[in-house]
Amino acid sequence: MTDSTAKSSTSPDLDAVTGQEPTHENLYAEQKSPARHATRTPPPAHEKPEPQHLRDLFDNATFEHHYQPDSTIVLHGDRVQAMYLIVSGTVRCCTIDPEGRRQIFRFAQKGAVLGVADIDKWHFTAEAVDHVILRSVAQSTLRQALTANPRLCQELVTRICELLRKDERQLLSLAHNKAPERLLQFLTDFSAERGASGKSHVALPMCRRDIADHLGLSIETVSRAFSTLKNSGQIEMPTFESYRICPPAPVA
Amino acid sequence: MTDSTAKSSTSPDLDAVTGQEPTHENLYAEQKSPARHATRTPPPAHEKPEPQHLRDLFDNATFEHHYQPDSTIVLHGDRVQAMYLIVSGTVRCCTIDPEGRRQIFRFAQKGAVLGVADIDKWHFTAEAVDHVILRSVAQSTLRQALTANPRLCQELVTRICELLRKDERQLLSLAHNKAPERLLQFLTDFSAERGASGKSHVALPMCRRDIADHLGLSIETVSRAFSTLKNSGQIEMPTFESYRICPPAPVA
DNA sequence: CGATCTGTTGACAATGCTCAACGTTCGTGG
DNA sequence: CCACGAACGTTGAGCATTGTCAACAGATCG
Repeated sequence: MTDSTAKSSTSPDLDAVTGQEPTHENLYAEQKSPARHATRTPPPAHEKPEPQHLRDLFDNATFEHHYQPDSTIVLHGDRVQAMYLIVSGTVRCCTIDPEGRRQIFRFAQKGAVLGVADIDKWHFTAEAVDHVILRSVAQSTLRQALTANPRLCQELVTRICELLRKDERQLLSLAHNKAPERLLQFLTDFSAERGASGKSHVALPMCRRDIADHLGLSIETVSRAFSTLKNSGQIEMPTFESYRICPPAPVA
Repeated sequence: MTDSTAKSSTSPDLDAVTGQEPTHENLYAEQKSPARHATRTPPPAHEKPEPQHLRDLFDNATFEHHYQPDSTIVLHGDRVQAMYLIVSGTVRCCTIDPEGRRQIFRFAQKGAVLGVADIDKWHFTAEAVDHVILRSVAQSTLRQALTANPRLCQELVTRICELLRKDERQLLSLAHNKAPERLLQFLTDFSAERGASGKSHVALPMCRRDIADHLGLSIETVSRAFSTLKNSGQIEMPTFESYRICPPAPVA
């Protein structure tokens, strides 16, 4: 049923980052580290600042993995060998149910981490929507860092909880909202996650099929929902793969 | 809209949990259920074996909280002051969305823990479905135990991940299944969680409204779905508040 | 006994899915 | 260079499922 079965690109996993061990301690420092996601800074192998955030672990990544559109990043059921940071691109996290229907739990974008809630085996399949660049940290490295630093453990919990919140928000949307409302919420969330200013137009990397499988709708209904939102002036679409949310529209 | 706004009973939170004196009372003898195994075994305050599991923390609980049907246990948005173990009864975890519609994320039963994924504030409202008995552990105690014992932290992560899996399973159900299928899956899961043998009949403590708000359906549709399942021989219902899942039914 | 609450069932309308047709874009091959 | 087919998005028509409104039955309670 599902069309996107393309697989290719480098399949990393273990090789990449069997980095050395960042040891111990839980000295408290600053709260929010700046260092968002930079252009790869070669890690100085000798100096090892204690990682205070999950993100810091990726600073030791020796290189970046590239994925072509529609290629598989991790496969549902496979052993977890690493955790991934999305440097750029969009990833869809999905499963196929017994009847062959696909459910996309979420689209993960730049800055998101794959594998925070996957203990032993991946509980979803991750595929590249567009061109995706990842950095990875070996599972063993991660475990060491976690036991050494309770703060990291806490951040992990926080991140998983955020996933939970998102899922429950999605649950609410599926349970109560009509197609156009679901779509609008999705578009709003998507642009928010991407840090869009609301001024400029946001690119929609995924196809209608992907959106449909995310919102639990058919592609036709998604298409109609787009039309509804456009006609009612809630969104603006220069092309079918870019959009902008229009201000709340002063209703009566 | 939502009718179940009843709030009453002992609302513990700070006082109770902080270990000292249970100020207000929780006597309140019989309501429905004759307190399954509510007899508290007095914890030997002096000896404290290192807790290896989250459950162990509750062994030190000095008493048990009782809740009448439809009473509020914790309120969405309130500060988290404790974590709760369900000793008996069924709890519904829900939120009310801006439009006033209620979504029940899950029904928690005996052995479940409330508050594993709520860091600072409760992100849902918990209400007693039937007579509920809880044990609690103060947030501060929990934090101490967590920092002292990485195993506990890991168990916490595992439990949150289980929640995530359940939510995603629910997501899948809402996105792809028709009413009767959703209901059947719910009934199956519910009896499984309760450890039902499959032989005997399972009591349905919650009303149709609750089930509807859990499955994202109207009460009428839930009622019709029950009829469908009964007529097709997939379930058996001696009364409208007890059921039994019938074997897979040998199809062609 | 009447009032109320819950669950069930029916009739009708609204929403969304399926099937189908059509336009556009893109890549391939004549 | 153009024709063709494939893939994708859009739109329409008919049908299935579900929500809404309404009536009714049984249980509980005063």
